[in-house]
Amino acid sequence: MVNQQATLKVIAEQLKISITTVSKALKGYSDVSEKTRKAVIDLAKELQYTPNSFAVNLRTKESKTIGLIIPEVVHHFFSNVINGIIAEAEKNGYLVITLQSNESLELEKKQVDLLINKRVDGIIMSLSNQSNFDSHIKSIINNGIPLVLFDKISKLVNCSKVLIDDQKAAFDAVEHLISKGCKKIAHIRGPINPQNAIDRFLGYKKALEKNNIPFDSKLVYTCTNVTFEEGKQFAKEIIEQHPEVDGIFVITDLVAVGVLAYFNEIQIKVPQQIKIIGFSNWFMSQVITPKLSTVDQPSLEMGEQSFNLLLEEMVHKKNKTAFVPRTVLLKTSVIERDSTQNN
Amino acid sequence: MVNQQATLKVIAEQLKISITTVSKALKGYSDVSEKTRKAVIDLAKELQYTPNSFAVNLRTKESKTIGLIIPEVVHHFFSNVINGIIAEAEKNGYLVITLQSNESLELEKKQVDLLINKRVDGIIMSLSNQSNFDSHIKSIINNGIPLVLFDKISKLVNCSKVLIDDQKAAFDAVEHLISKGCKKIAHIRGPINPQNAIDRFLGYKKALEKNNIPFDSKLVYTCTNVTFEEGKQFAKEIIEQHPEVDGIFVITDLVAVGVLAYFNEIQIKVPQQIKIIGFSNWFMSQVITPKLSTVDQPSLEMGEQSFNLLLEEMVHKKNKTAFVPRTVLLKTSVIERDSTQNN
DNA sequence: TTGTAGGCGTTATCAG
DNA sequence: CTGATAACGCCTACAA
Repeated sequence: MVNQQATLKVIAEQLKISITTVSKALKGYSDVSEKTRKAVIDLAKELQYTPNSFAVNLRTKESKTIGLIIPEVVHHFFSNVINGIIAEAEKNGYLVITLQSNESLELEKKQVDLLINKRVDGIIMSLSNQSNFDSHIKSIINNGIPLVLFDKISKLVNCSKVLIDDQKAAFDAVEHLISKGCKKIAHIRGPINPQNAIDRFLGYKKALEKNNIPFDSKLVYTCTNVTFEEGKQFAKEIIEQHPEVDGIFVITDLVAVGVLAYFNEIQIKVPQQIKIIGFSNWFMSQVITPKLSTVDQPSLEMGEQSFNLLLEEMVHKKNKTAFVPRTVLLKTSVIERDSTQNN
Repeated sequence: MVNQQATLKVIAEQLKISITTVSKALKGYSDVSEKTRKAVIDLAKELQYTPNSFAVNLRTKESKTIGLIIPEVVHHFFSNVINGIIAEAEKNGYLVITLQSNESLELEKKQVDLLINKRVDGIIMSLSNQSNFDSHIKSIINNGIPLVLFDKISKLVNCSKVLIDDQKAAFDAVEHLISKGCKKIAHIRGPINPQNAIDRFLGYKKALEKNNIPFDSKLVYTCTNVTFEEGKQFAKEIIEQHPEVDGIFVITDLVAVGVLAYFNEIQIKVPQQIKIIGFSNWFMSQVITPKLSTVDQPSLEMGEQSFNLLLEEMVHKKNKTAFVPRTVLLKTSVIERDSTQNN
């Protein structure tokens, strides 16, 4: 194993020609005689020559590598996004370094530094819940590194973004319940702070308004941890405090599954007695009984689009042409399953 | 933005000293006067100097980057492993490039080439179902690149490995059913080829033998796609063909969830009429009704150990000391939940 | 058509 | 204590 690594030099020496000529021959320059070209290419193949990427990086000041920072890998949504990014990057000759912030601002800053020092050609991020327009994001931009934010973004950062319209998505979900005959709809919402929890709540409210259903703040339950257990707990409270509720719009599928579990336990029939719709289209939603209606977020596509936006910016940077950041809004869709069927 | 990038040269020129001295000062060499050291360090800080990693890579022939190839990112088990690897790598100053084989040998080969050309310092892989000791694996080893295989390994490859003892794990799962009173136990197994499906089947058989339960090949059902739907289908067949079966050991949780779904549908009570145990401890298993008993694979730890083994080998390589590949076996444990409770 | 020379930024050796 | 010089491997003006 490990024969001498083939380099331009090695090839040149064996053929007794100059390194320059070897380089030109391999890069298909026209000013190389057919004969030398062939000799070079043959020998290169024989020695399994591949350009040393370290040297190429140094010369071109490009690493053909991008960085990705997300709150956590172990999450159905994020792993789908990663999938989209990796695939799209590879198609375009880029590799992806993935890092996690674990929802910690501190860690996120560290990861940004790592990537800057690594001199990646661009960075894609979904912010931790703690982050806003902090110095670390600024330093990415100040370093002239192309940046794309997706999903959990900050409105304060001037860069490209890939998002869904949470308000509209929630609106659609609630209208779906209404179209199925629900008249008294509760909402289990996410925590106070995150923008998407706020937007989904607003969408819920709007849908009620538009359909002349009075909004009742007592029917809104607020998660703190966004867990399965909270789902069960709120389901209990809803049914005890407001037995007339006939539909629930839940911030995310995991919590909705908790709701279903509780209703299963106490033998309340879904969708006959009460209809449930979740959000995010987790895998388990199609596997649980009854199958959960939900809102699909195009996570794979979000990854692909994020990379493509980044690529565009990277190309502009390379060509030294101006680039104006863009925001891409992706379509969501209501997935109708058993938990919202008509009786 | 983008002032002149700070380099050793820039610092040297500003301080009117040599590049060499700057380098030494920054690297804490002893043969630099306190005064120059301070001047250098101060200016470096002011200019926000960070070494150009491209140049460092070229000089040191190290990238402080490792490659990871797995069948797919969107998979609870693998995303946990990734998590472990990334975290452990970061602690040790390494970054991780992740690639997917999508269970395709063709693609896997391509990914290996990409990583070799990238000159990563080491590679961690879980093989696609199609792979064995193929040329691409050989070429990793021939290139002298440290390699660790985990989970889906090939016995033919001489490298470090991180595994669970599938046979024992399956044995334990089946004994768990037996301890709960099951006398007639079916097995829904994985496809014919993969080693872990074979081992789990053997564990099943052994547990029966040891407990004087006659093995009946008719009670073994073989998945081809390992899906939720197959679980439902086999549940149906089992109950129709062998209504006396009182326990099922299922190759993996996803399929087991399919089994549960079917029994829920036709109102067969789990665990009262029949007990089910899965494998892998997927997240959804604790969230479904009834909660699924299963075998926990320490996926996070598998990632951590994989990296640490790789690190060891990388260190040996750097020091040019011999390294003998090792295999680490990780402990699994039966997680007892509702689906195997006593009546 | 071929080759020389210089540089990307860092590090190591060796001489002053 | 400091610095000149070379080298890592590749690429590209510019000669020859």
